[in-house]
Amino acid sequence: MNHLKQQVLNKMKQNQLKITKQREVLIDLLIKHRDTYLDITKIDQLMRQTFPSMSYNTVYRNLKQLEEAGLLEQNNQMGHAMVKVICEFDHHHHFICQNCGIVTELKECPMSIYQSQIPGAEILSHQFVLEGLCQNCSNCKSKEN
Amino acid sequence: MNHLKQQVLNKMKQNQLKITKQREVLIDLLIKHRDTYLDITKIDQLMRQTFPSMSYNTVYRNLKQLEEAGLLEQNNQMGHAMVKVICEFDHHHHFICQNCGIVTELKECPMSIYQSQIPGAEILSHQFVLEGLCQNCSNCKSKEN
DNA sequence: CTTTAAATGATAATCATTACGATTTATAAT
DNA sequence: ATTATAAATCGTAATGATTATCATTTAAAG
Repeated sequence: MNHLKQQVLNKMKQNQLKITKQREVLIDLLIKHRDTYLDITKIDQLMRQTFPSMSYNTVYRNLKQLEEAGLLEQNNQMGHAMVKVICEFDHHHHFICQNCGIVTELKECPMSIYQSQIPGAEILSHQFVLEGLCQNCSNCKSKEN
Repeated sequence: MNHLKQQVLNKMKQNQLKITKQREVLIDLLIKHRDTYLDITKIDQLMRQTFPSMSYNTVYRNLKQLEEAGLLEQNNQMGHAMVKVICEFDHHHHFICQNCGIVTELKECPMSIYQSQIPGAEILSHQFVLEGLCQNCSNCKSKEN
């Protein structure tokens, strides 16, 4: 079994989350698409290929629980769609292609320059996202014209 | 009249947007709360104090048009609520207090260190948001315990 | 194998958002 | 000031996303 999947299943057990068939398919699906953010409705749709009569709640409930267990990241880029993606286990930032949705991880974190600007405040989290066109899509777009 | 409001009204005219009573109240409201992100449903609710029988579409349509005219910023921090705020006319980043929603502008932009990590990609936009507790709320929280 | 807490399914309710045609209104031209 | 007209609003309903509830099923521990 995939190493990432094993990590996820372990974390689920640590959080008293049972490994159900639905959840396993969900995890597989999230891992399969771990390099892009997925719309929740898209996830629901994909799940239904395996569980055609799945309850609406199931995806929402499980995504919420996985997120509470620290296994998912949320993001609302790319239009207004609400999307999620599996969590990587260390700190990083993303470049997201607006055309194909592929995610590139970035290496440096720009936090250090900011604390001094907001003295007394507790920084609990931060989100840093670059958007644009990846090399591939950038090339395609320029050929179109 | 407020200088910012004048700027907004001018930009609206440049975009062939008519100045209606509803829009003026909306603008006033956005300017009044320009230091926090507002949930759209909250905006709708506030508008209804002045226009109790306003059509549901009105807020959505106008926010969308103002956004297209470059007058609003969007953000989806703070839970899953969709929130908007009036645009400032120069580039900056934000620290948002998770407790009271107040926004502090940050001065430096960390973009320069990234282009080299994604060669060939076109960076079209970026979003950088810090979240946490402002000095005020941080103090209150520690008194609670 | 049994027990039990947790997850799912089925259904309906709620909330957010969009669609659409009739009416009203802001603006520009007369 | 009056009129013409394009745009905005209203009223209403439809759609889509999300949540609630409870009976049934199932994973996991003993």
